[in-house]
Amino acid sequence: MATAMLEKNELRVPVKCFNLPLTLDCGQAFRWRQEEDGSFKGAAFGKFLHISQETDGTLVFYNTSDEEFNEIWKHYFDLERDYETLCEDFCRGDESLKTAVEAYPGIRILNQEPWEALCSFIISQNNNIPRIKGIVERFCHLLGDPLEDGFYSFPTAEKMANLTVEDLAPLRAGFRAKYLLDAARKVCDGTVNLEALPQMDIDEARAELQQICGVGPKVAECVLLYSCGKTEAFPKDVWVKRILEELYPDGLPECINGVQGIAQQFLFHWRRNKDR
DNA sequence: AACCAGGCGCATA
DNA sequence: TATGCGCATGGT
Repeated sequence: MATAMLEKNELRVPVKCFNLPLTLDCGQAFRWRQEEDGSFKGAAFGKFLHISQETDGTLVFYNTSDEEFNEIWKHYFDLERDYETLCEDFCRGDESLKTAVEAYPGIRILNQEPWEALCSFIISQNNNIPRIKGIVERFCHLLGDPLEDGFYSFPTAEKMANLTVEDLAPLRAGFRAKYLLDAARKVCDGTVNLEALPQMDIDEARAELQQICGVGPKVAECVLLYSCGKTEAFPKDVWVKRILEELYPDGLPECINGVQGIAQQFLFHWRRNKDR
């Protein structure tokens, strides 16, 4: 981990193996917006963030205290993990993976809030990225608290638990609205314990999440991978299913054991961008 | 067990 | 400008 230096309201953090736009726009988070100058604005854990990346890779956090960086953003951007070694292992172990990693170096798995990831991936089902972003944005605007620059905090489960599908009509989330409400109610009444997920055995965590109506295997895997540190979670969307058929009909390579989810993100992005 | 609802962005006609 | 396609889940 590189050391952070504070200078003129800018916290500069040298990093390796990190591509900011790729990481924020590869279908794992839906609330980051790119500015004209290439920097990004967004919010997580109730905090607004303005961040950019310099050509040498250094991350620049604007108006961010050391404390906030250490408590929130260091883990959010998965900066404790050694992606250099990880990617070397991928490249050595499998030719297809090597192609994907070399085509899109710097993709990282974010550690989002479980509640936000749960809602985001419920919304993502049977849906495309532009529309997911629109629904999530309207959701935060309708029920979140204002932060800065027109960004809002993610709505809490408590605030939603007593709402009706009619209340959520402005989201235009369609049949997914009732799933969001079921999630909110089960989180509030303790049926589903999100805080316990990271420490749970993965199969136990899968079962915990799938108690929610509208959460099947795909949505559960996404929540576990993108917010609970379960790098072995392996969401299979249409693109990943194609990859499995085309490249790995006899099973996944050994070099990704335990970190299949991270490998999946490289393969997903590579396959999705291949035919165009 | 196969098939459709649900909404909307997108590719193709 | 119109038309059909895709999508994760639950319900029929």
